[in-house]
Amino acid sequence: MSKIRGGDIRAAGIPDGPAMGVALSCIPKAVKHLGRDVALQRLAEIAAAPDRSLDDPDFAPLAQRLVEDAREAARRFVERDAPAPYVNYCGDADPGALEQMRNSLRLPSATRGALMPDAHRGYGLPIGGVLETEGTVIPYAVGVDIACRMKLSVLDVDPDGLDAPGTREQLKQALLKQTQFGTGAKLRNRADHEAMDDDRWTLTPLATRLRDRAREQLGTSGSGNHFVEFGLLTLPEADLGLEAGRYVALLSHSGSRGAGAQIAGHYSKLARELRPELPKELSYLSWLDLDHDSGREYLELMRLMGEYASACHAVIHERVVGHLKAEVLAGVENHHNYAWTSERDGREVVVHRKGATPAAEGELGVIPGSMAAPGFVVRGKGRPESIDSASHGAGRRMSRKAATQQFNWQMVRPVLEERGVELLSAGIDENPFAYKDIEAVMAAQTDLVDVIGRFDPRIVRMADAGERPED
DNA sequence: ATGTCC
Repeated sequence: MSKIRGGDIRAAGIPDGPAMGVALSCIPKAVKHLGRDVALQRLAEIAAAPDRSLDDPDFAPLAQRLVEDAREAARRFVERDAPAPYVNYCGDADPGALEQMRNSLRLPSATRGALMPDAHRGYGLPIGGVLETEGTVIPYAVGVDIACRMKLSVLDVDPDGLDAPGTREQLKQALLKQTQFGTGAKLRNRADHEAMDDDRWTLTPLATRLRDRAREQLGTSGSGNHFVEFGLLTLPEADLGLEAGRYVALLSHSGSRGAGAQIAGHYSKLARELRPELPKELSYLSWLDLDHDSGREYLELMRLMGEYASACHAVIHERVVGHLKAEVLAGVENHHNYAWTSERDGREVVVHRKGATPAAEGELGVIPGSMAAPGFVVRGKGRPESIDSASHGAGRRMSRKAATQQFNWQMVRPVLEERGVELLSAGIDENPFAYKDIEAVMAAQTDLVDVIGRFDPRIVRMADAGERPED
């Protein structure tokens, strides 16, 4: 009796690829159990109708694999007759951002989209892009910094202290001593947080590997447009459980650090590998199916990164506020790079917001301006056309490269002085001229959010990019 | 965004 070889399995109708490996691993036991000829006959039956053999004592793993592969193949990209609809809230959107938004709506699983007023070009979906899909999640529609988010804490510090040398020095020292910036930043004296005990850190080998570095980076801010700053919060009317008035507030902007970047990179690469047939302009919009391990894993790890990024902000605020021995009177926080899931008519709906603030009716959020322009505390109006969303900031007016070429600190310093902003450190590519006019962006979204407070930055720390504001 | 290609 000759052995069953790859050629026999292929002849039985099992395609080359992962299913072949699964078949080979089932063969020895099956031959022992059924004999060579019957085993081969069963292989042919399973290849023809795998869904009837999902509980087969010998070939269940193969049958399951074939069913999954068939489902996967059925979902291959097919150009649809017309793209899904979207609403554009960005009057001055660059052509690149519009093209990316339109491309995302060509995906088979896309149901609708919205482009926020601060939109600009990104990878895959534009920054400021909102995309709703059914049954899929798109790593590049969440973004590279998974769960990048805002956190505002209102403090019981006298607002006049922002202009009093003594208090001002204390605030400055709190930022200098209790925050850490830079791509590889680790906290000097390590923090801990219950987010580090989450079971999902062992969900995959990748997550398991990332846990230690994530622990070291807990409570750090990273680089780019991330910041920790003190400013003056003005509430024209009582809200957030506070009286109308002026307050000192701490505002931070950062995400899930190296861990999130690795997870984003891993799953966007995997998604692209799974969709080799996509036209190249859609490659960075490759999706993962939610009824496959890949999509489920990505969602779980994205949510873990949400908890982790939230924990980073919590540690930052705890340390800075603790340094001042101050009390937190109120707070607002929100993700702006994230995918939110819900159920609709029995189908799993995913709203991706990539640089967009969730703005369901009554939902609070923070929309920052720039180091020298105000940010706003907002309450969502829940406009369906915007998919319950708003902008996540002013949006870049120019690329980092262009900003570095066009500006130096001599040009920027007068604006900082005029606005009463003390900048501890930052890269010149983050200067206020590199951003759109936040007032214009807010004016473009009066339908989407109510402004309940204004935050004027006064002491700002960002990642040092080598050059200094004094230079 | 990230020690910036596992």
